[in-house]
Amino acid sequence: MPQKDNTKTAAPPADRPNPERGDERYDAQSVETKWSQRWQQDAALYAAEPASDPSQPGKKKYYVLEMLPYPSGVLHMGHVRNYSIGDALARYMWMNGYNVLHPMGWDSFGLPAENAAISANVPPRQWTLGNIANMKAQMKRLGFAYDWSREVTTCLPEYYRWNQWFFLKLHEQGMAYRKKSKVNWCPKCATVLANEQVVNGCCWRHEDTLVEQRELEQWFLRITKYADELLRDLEKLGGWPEKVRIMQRNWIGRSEGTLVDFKLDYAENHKGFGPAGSTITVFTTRVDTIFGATSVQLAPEHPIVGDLTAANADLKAKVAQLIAEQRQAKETGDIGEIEKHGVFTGRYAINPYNSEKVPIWVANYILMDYGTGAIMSVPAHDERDYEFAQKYKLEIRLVILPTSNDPEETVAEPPLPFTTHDGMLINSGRYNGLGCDEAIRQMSTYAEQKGFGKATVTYRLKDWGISRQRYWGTPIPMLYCEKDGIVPVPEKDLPVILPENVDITLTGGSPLGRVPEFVNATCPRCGGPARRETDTMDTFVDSSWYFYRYTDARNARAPFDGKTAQYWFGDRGIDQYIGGVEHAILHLIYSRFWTKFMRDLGLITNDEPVERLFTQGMVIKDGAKMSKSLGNVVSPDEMVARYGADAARLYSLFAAPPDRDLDWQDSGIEGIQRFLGRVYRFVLRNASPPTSIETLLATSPSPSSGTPQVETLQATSLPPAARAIQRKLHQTIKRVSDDFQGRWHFNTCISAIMELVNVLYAAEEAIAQGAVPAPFLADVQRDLVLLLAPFAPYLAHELWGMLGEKENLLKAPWPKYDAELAKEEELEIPVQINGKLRGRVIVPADSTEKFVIERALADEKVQSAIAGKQVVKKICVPGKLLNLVVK
RNA sequence: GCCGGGAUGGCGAAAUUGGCAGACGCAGCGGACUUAAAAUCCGCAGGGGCCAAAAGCCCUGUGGGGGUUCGAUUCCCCCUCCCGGCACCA
Repeated sequence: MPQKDNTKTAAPPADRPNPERGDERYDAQSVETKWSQRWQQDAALYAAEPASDPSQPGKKKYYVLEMLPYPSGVLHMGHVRNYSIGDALARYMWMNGYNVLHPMGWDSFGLPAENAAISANVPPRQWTLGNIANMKAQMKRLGFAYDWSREVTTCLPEYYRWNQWFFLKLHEQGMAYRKKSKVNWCPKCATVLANEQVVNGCCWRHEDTLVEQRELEQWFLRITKYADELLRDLEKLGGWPEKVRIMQRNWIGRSEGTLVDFKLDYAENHKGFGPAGSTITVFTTRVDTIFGATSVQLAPEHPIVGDLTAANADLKAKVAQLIAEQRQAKETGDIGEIEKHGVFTGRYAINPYNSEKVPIWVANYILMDYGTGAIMSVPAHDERDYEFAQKYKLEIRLVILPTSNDPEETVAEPPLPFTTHDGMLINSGRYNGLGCDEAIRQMSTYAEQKGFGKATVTYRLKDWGISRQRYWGTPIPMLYCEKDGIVPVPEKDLPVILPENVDITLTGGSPLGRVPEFVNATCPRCGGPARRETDTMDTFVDSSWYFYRYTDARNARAPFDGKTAQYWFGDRGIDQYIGGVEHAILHLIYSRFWTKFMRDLGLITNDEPVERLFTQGMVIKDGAKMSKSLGNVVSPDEMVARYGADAARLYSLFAAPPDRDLDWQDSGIEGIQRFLGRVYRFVLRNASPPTSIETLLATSPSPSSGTPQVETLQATSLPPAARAIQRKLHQTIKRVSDDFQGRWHFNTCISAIMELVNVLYAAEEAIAQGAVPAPFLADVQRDLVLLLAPFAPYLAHELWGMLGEKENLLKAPWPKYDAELAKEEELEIPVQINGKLRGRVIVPADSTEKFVIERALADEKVQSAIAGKQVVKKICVPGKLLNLVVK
């Protein structure tokens, strides 16, 4: 069917673009705003179907989630990249017939709102909600397909009341408790600082003021109860990047070892020790080296140090010095680099294995918050102990010799310190001759039998301190009654509303403490006066469970409905979670913990929140992370205004594989804009003319009977120009589909689509001559639009309409790959002589090895390359290459 | 120090299982269209050499050095540099 009249028509007016000449520009702005408005009118467009929709029994669910943003004011390119990945996946899954949940929300409590309140004098709530409105508009302009009916805003009472509810449950279960702990304290602000507010050991607002450590009563969540499960279940997370699993494993820091009690030596030290202070328990992973222990080392803050130094003012001063040093080093992050030193207390302890008397020291390299805060020092077999012993001329006693595989070889003394486990005990009494690991087992058992120690496991992971002396957060629902002590707020009284109009510019303690209406309450037990907790929760609480709320976001009676959550989470959690690797530890460990707690509470049945995790790379410019101070920030708004949302999104996917850092180049996005224009112009020129009476009569009456005809046409007798397009089309379908299933290298998906478009352009002359059947060409264009739809939705929707399609693009099925149609009929086989390319032969794709070799040997270039030599070996890789080895 | 990741043209990158290194795009160059420019379309293009030029041919090339292999960007060993995380963790 001749689809286009090629005879010259009257030239269009000069002021109108001429599509025949190819200068019709794609006006991304007007097309995108048109569709954006249309999508907003149809709010249900991207809504997931209900969890139990009887009309869709066989439909599989898919939960794709991007990490929710902090509403800082405007989106940055990292957001655009993150959401472009998730949105492409969501659209792809829709087109593959899944019931897709793709929600968005706001992690909207936190410090920047308070900073803004102080510097710009805007109430945090107003500032935050304003930012949300702005960023939501940006997201809509970018065309991300979120189900806004499930929007979650963590700073609103309808959300944070459930934080409070969970806190009560945690408290009920003994999982939330109060204890004294050290916090960062700025003496100038007279308030506590979050860790994030400590910059190089100084206050963020007073850069010359060192932050102090103060002891305060704080609320903690007992995450360590799950330490072992959090570690073990990492094995289940095969869909997570190995890197993240390793980071979590290190963070949890499980370490098997032995506790050993060293009794103080009373014979010489009899001054005033009670039973409580009569032993020092050390933790060691190498109890096999204990016969080489030549001192006991205490952390300067170890409780027993006070007793040991009580009688000696000079010693006390030295210890105080050590404490100060250690604290400062810790604050500035230099711990690990400070020079080791310590002081001898003048006291001794008894090694229970050999009853030997060893000196007790206090040293700055011993940390109070790991193990027991006390170690046995074995200089011969530990690097730090060795360094320390050399400095203070302590005895270095070798108790492990390296084992050799060769029994004949005489075992030489190893270079010190010798720290590996591949050894055999010497100078260790009855344990001589044992291997290290066996010795550890036997010696731990012995300690347990004799009652002076036992095998144990310690973790680096600490309980989660969630108290923040801040205003803009979830109030902790607790009361302090003089008579009844700590009393939880009854469930029926939730939410404890965060008051507004609180002056947070004043310094000194929690801002809520200065609001009498908030602080003064009634004890629910005795009815007497009570004081409210004035600290708020760490904002990581909000993000620990928000993705469950999306499944049932408007529920006013519970955080979410268990059955609904069960539908979306299944046994294995969110199908795909996408975000920055900077959350690899904190957010992702807290939410794993929260899931396990909710499971034990009976709310859900899955053990893990996230089945597959993807961490995208950073967006950088000129080799550095985008930042205001470097002046290399690229604003999404500006990109959208200049090139359009599709171009910005497509470029963020095209410039690099999504897991790698992306180096933003403005010239690169221009290329993408050109490509989109190329696609647009092709369809503009080649879409079948708008359906007229004539064409309706000419084509088959019903679309359902039309499709098979087209397929028959394709499979049998396409002319060569069309066949070339068909082949490229199916190769492209495969490349794009495979990547969605597998490695997500969308950059190469997009280049594949570009190649397809290049092939179409190359065929335009043939098309103009009618050498490509119109129904086939229409199909190709449909498929091209579908392939583009996950990446450039605006253009795809526009073209879909231009192709005469009325149905929602996302309901159209994803193009089907047909291996037969993708096959090449002829192949160009490179011919190597001794591994060097010397010629090429063109052969039918199904040629036998023999035939390829024959043709190669007949090739002129090959002949001249092997002239006078003997072919000793022929290596033929079918369809790939031929290598002739000659001598 | 330990654990990850990386290094390929002028630039962003590709090569999915050991098989033509540089797909796709940017910048560049040449041509067509235009009075001109923009836009658009077509083409060239790793580096070096032989040659007046072109065609053609040769050499060389994936951070550096070695190895395995008919064949290595890809696998193995050693080294350098860059990025990220953790770090007196006993």
